Amino acid sequence: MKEQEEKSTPDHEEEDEEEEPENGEESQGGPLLVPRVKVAEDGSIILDEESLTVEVLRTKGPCVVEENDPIFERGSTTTYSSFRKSFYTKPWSNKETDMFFLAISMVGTDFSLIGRLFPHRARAEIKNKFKREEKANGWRIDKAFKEKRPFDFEFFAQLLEKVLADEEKRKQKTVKSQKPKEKKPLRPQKKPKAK
Amino acid sequence: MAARGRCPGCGSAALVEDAHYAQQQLVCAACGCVLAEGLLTTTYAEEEHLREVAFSQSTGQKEQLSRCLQRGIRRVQDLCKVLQLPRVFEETAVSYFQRALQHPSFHLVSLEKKELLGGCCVFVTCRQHNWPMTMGTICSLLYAKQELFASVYLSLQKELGLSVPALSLMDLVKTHLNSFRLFQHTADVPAPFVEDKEKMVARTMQIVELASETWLVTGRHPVPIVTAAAFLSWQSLQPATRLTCTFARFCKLAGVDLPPPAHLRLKELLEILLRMASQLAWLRVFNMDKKTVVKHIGDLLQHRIFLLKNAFCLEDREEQCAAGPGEDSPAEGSPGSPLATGGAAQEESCPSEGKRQREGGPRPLLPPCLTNPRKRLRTAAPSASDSSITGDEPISDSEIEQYLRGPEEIRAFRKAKAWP
Amino acid sequence: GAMTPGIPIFSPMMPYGTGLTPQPVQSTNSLSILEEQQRQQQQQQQAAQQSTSQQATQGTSGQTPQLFHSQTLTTAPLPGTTPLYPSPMTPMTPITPATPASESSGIVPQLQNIVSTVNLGCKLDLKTIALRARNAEYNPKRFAAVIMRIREPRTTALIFSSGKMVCTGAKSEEQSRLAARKYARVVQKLGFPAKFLDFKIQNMVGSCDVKFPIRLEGLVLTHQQFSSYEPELFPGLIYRMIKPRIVLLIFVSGKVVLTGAKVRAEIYEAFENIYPILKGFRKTT
DNA sequence: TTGAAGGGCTTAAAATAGGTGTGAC
DNA sequence: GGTCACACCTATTTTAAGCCCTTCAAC
Repeated sequence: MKEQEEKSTPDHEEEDEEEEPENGEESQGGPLLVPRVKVAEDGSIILDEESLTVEVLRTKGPCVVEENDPIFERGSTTTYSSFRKSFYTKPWSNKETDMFFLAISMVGTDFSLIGRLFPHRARAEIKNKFKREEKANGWRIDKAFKEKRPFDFEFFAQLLEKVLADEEKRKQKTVKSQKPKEKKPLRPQKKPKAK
Repeated sequence: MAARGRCPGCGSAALVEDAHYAQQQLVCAACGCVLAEGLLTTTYAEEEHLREVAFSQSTGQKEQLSRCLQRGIRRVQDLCKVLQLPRVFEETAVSYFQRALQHPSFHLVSLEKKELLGGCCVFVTCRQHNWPMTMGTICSLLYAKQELFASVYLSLQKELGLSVPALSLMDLVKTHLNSFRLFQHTADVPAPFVEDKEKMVARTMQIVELASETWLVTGRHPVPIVTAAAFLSWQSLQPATRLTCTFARFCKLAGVDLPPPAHLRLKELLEILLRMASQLAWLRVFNMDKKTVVKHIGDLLQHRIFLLKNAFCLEDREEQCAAGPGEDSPAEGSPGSPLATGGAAQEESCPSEGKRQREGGPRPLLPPCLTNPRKRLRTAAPSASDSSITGDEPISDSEIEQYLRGPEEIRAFRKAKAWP
Repeated sequence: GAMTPGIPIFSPMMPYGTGLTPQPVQSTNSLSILEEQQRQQQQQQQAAQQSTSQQATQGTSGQTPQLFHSQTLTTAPLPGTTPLYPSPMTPMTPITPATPASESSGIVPQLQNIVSTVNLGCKLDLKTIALRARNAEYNPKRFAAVIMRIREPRTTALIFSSGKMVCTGAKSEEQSRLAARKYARVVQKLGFPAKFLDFKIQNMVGSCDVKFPIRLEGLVLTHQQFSSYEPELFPGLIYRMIKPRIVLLIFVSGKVVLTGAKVRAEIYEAFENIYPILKGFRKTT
C-alpha cells in the first residue's frame, strides 16, 4: 500500500559470511541466560511477574553477549528507522495570521469551516494554530472572538488571495534580486462560490 | 510487499525458494537468511491467500491451536532464524507469544497488531538476554511502522507485566561498530582511514561512558549516541589524517546511517570535552576549540574522573544550583505558597543560568534539557480570580449570549454549511 | 448588535433552578431531585477525598499550605509501592529512599488539566447546536460530537447527541464544574431542556519539578515492575504506581507528570510516594 | 554545506460514541 | 452465518523532552 521505505538496508553488512549459520549450540548450556521464563512447557503460570520474583536478567551476569562472539559478531542491522507520520506545516506569516484572526471573528471556533476559508490549510493546522495563539497571545483570540464580523466567504477569499499573492510576490522579489527570473502568477482564481 | 525480492539481512536480491517445513520458504542465497513466507515479505492480507496452501499440509497439528497462533509461532521462529539468535531465545519468544495471544488483551486486536506481536516477543527476549537489539532493527525486518510496533510493545509490556531491561549501550557499541566498514582496506576506504576494530571499540565505549556520566544519554535514542562516539573515537585515534573528515563523510564511507540526533550528540560531547580540557594546565595554552580538542581525547579520557570533578561543580554545589536553571515556576510553588514562588520575578534567579559559560567557571553538570533555555509557551499564570472559583458562581445571560448567533448569522451559516 | 437566538421558547429565566445555578446544598426550591443528586455527588467526592487524606479539602480551597505535612500520606511505609527494596540482588545500587518516610517534599504538584463528564439529561440535535452557537464545531463524518469552547474558564467540551458531555481543559475541580454549567446553559439557551446530572471528575493531570536531574536508567532497574523506560520511544520513564493507581511520567530534568487521578489527593499522594524514590537517583554516582 | 528555528509527532490518563474490524461461539 | 463483545479509528485536554521534517539564514 504505502511507500516502501526505499533504502531498505541498501548495502552495509554483507561482509560477515564467515559466521556459521548454525550457531549458539553451546550457548544453550548457559543456564544463566534464562533464569526463569521456563514457562511454556507446563503451560501454566509461567514466569509469575505478579510474584515479583521476576527480577531480571541484567543483574545476573552479563552472560550471553559476552563470550558468545560467533553469533554476536554478526551484529544486528541497527538500521536507523525514521519513517514516521508527520506532515509539514508551512509556517504562518504575520499577514496570514491576521487573516486567521479575521476568520475567527467571522465564524467563531469552527475550525473545519475556517479550514474552508484557507484552501491550503487542513483542519488540523487551523486547530493547532488556534491552540498556539491561545497560549502565546490569548488576548488576540479573545479580541477576535468578541469582534463579531459578518460572515462573507467571497470577501475573505479575495482578501486572502491578495495577501498570499503579495507575500509570494515579495518572496519572488527577494529571489529575483539575487537571480532575476520570470515571475509566475500565483493562486490563479479558484472557485469563488462559497458553496 | 515493500521490498519483496530483497534480503533484509544483507540486501542481496539473490533469493531462492526452498520447500522445507510445511510452507515454502524464501532463502537468501548470499547469506542464508530464511525469509519465511509472510514473515518478512508479505502483508497479512497476502497471507490470507497463502493460508490455504500452508494449512492444508498441517493436518496433524493440534487442532486446538488457532491459525493465528500457529502462524504467529512460525513468524517468531523465522524471525529468530533471520536474526541468528541462540536456540533458547526462540523457545522463550514463542512462549511469550503464546502467553500474549492467550491474554484477553490481545484476543481482539487487529491483525496488523497481531502481526507485530511476535516481533515484540522476540524483541523482549533479546532484551532480557542482554542481546543488543534495537527497535529500528526489528521494525525494518518486519517492515513495521515504528509507532505501531511501539504501541504493541508497550501494551505487551503493560498487560503481561513484563520487566524488560534497558538496551545496554556498551553492548550496542560492539554490535553497531560491526556494521562500520572501516576495519579493512576496500576500494572506498583510504588506508589512513582504516582502523583497528578493537582499539576503536574500546575507545568508543569510553566515550559512551563519558556521555552517560555527563547526562547526554538519558532519554535519548541510543544509536545516534554510539554513532557520534564512534566518530570521535575514530578521529582521535589518528587525528592528523582524520580531523578534516566530516561526520557525514565518515558515515558514508563507513557505510552506516547518520541519524539526525547524532549531530547533536556530537556537539554535546565536544562541549563536555572542551570543558574537561580547560582543566588541564598543559592544554589550556592551546586555546582549544571543538576541532583541536579531539586530538587530546585520549588524555582527557584517561583523567576523566578528575577532570569532570573540576570542570563542573558536582554534588554539593549542584544541588543548590540545580534549582536555579530550572527556570520559573510561576505556578510551581503552590497556589498560595508565599515561600516557594518567591515573588513574581523568579525568572533567572540563579546565576548559573543558560549558556553563560565564562571560561572554566564551574557550572553544575546537568542534562542539556535543563541547561538550554528552551523557551516554551506557558499558559498564562493563574490569576487570583481563577483560584477563588467555587464552581457555584451565577452565570449571566449576557455571558452566555456572546456564544450565540443571531437570526441573520444563522441564515448565513446555514447557507455556508449547505445545511437545509 | 444584540444577537438574539432565533429559537425563543426557553428564555432567560428558567435556567435558575435547573441545577445549573449555585444553590449548593440546602436548596429548597424546584428540581429537588437534581439538587439531591448533586448533593450526593459532593458527599461522595468528599468521602473519597477523606478516605485518602484530608489534604484534599485544604488544597481545593486554593490556599495550599506551604508545608503540606502529609503525615497520613507517607507515614505508612508506602503502602502499594512495596518495591522500595525490590530485589535483594540489585547490584550496587545503594539507592534507597533516603528520606524518613514521614518527611514532606515541600513541593505541591500543580493541576494542569481536569476532565469531567455530566449528563444533560436530554437528547440533543447537534446540527442545531452547531448552527446556532458560534463557539461550536460539528463534523459528523469526522467525529460524532459537537466541539464547543468557552473563554472563561478556558475549556473545551464534547457534546454528544445522547446528552452526555465531556468537559476538558480546566485547571481545578471548581473551574471544571463552572465551565460545565456554562456549556449546559448555552445548550439550554438553544432550546433544549438541559439538566445537570451526575457531574463527575474523571481524570486529573498534574505536574511538578523536583529540581534535580534523575538517572532514569537507575530507576528502571530497581523499580522494573512498575517502570517502562524506552528512550527509543519516549524520553520519559513511565511509572505505574499501584497505590494510588496513578501513572507518572518521570523525566531526566526532574520534571514529573502525574495522571489518572479521580481526586487531587491521589496526585499529591503519588508524588509524595515517588519523591523519596527519585531522591535516590539524583546523583551521578 | 552547515546550522538554527519552527511546527508537529511520540507517551500517560479519562470520559464520550458511531462505524467497523475481529474472532469465538 | 449471525450474535456477542470487545478492539479501535475519529475527537478533546494537558504537561513533560526528544525526534522528524522543512525552510531559511549565514558561510
